[in-house]
Amino acid sequence: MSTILDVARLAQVSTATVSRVINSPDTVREKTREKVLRAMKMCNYKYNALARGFATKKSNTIGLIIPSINNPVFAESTLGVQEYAEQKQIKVILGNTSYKITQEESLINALRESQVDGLIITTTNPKGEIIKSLVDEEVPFVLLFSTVKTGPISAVGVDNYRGGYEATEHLISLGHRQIGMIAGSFSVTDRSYHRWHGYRQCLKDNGIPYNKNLLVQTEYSLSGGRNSIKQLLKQDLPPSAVFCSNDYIALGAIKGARETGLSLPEELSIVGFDDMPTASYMVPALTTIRQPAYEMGRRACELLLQKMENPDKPEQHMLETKLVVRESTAAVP
Amino acid sequence: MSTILDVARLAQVSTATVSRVINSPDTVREKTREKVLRAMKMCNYKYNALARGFATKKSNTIGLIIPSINNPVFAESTLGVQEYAEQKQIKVILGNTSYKITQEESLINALRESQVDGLIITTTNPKGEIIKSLVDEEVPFVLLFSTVKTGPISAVGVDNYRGGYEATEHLISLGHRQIGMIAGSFSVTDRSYHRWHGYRQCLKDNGIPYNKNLLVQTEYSLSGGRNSIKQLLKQDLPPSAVFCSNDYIALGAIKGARETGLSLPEELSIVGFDDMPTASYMVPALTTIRQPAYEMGRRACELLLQKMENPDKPEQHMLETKLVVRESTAAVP
DNA sequence: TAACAAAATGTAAACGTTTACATAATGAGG
DNA sequence: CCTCATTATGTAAACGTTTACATTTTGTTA
Repeated sequence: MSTILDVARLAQVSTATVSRVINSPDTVREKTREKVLRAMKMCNYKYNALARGFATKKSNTIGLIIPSINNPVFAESTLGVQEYAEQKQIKVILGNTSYKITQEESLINALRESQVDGLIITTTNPKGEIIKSLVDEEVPFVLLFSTVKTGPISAVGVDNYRGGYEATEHLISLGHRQIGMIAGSFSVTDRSYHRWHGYRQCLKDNGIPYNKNLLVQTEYSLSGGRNSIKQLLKQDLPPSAVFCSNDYIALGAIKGARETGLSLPEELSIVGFDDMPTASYMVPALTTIRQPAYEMGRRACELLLQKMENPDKPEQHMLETKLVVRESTAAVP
Repeated sequence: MSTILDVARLAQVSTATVSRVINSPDTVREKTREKVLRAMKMCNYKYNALARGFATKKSNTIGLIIPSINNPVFAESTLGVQEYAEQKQIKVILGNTSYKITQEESLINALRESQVDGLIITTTNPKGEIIKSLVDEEVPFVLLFSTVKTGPISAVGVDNYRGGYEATEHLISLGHRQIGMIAGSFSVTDRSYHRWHGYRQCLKDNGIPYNKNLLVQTEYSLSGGRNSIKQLLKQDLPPSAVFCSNDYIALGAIKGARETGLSLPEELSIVGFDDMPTASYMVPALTTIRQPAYEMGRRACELLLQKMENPDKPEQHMLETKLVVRESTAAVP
């Protein structure tokens, strides 16, 4: 493979000049520039970004850490960061934690060794040691799907409390009083916890006593939802509506409920969270709380680049959540 | 940030020794090793993988190019390559083409500049110039979701022809004779084309004349399926069953059919392709042709590493496709 | 055409590792 | 305790760029 030096020799200029035609073409005279360009063609020169990264101490690469690429909402946000990054000529290395904190840590370390210029993390624990050490060591990073609304770290997210509140409010407005919730495990991520808080507060604000038997924590998966709804439904006083922490859980719950013989939404209302692409194609079409995942990814990337330029000035962007009412919720029978 | 040199000075050894304790600890005496390790701790040494990559001409990074991270089947395969790569301490840079060939090309170039050690590409056109140039220039790569079954390039895929055949056969066995197909545009990817071939051959083998009005090409999306089914259904002799090129299209088709008043599967049978995670949770649960996406990703990565070691010996792995019958297909009325 | 400012180009060091080769230390056998 | 094979360590060049600074070239003005 030929190097800048080969090109330089061929064009009879210095390596500096070649470097210049690559990086700031307008600082070199047209005639020489063309000569160099021709030489590059001639020896089939291929730029070595690794060497550049080494010389400049910038890899033009960022790391993106998500819990599960299989979840459509994370996939969507991944696309958002990707497309923004690409437009800025930045590569993104993807890491999948499977909701495991140890995995998150080792990914972060590996990415830092790789000299990524920054990190976008949808963390499982924003208050953990790992995040703390990142701020201590001044690694540029931004939290995605974050729950932090203030403080020294950059973040983009959505008001999960508010989302939980809206979902519950919708159910209450339909006349429901026995309202259950299937949440992602609180020990795994605090997003679910905040949604639950909103749910609980809304109940309270509407004079409905909180019943802890109507909450079940599970994993963020189809089968998690399916199993949990069954658990909920076999109680003496089963819920007439349930708010699910994400759409996968909701989809599982719908399946599970149907399997126990219920017809939806007449006998049971379900509301999800996320608004994944297929939500409106399901049967019944899913009522859910929309998160602008693509936009969030995009913003996170934007914020990160900004932060890389200017390490101070942390910003939190809290995007709007939106209740989208479809067919999986109905008035209480 | 401290370097190997700092560590070396602190430990009073040479940089070579420090490098050795990092890369082949068993070649350095226990006593010195400990001394070096201590020094590393002391100055909070962080390994610079970029510099290593530069020195060794290996970045320990591979590129993964897919059409759409939003498609669950590609997400699943992405996880497969990721998890395998991680286990081998290899980072993966993700690129999304949105089914655009120009995008594919520019991603490949960008990744090569970044000195990735290899490429996994789920290409839109395996016979194109881009792929050819990769073999000419001896870039290690493997095609994923590939249709090539033989020749000098490594690939992992599934027999799309066979899949199409199986899907159609299933429909025929249920008594259907008016069988339509909603395919991804043939000009966009040849996978769809092969599936169509299987469909067509199966028709022929069963003495059913091919009717080109029953084929519609569309994009690989929910709305593509939804629009296409309507087009198909408004014909004089509408199909009683349709085979869809992927599950998203199938899901869209189901929605579209329902909107025109049909009840499924009684009045219309649908079979998809992929078996995405939610397929069994849909209503009706989707009959589809399963592709082992995770396994395919894993294999592709395995093959790539193998190819990086030993550039000759291309291999094609064609995994088994499997018809999974659920509720979206039924006997013809 | 001389003088000079501005623009273009060149020189060489630096970035943090690895590694072939040279040298030094160790320890076993006599 | 000497020799020698073995093992451990050190030396220094190399990897392909970028960039501060020095030098040369160009073009303008008087």
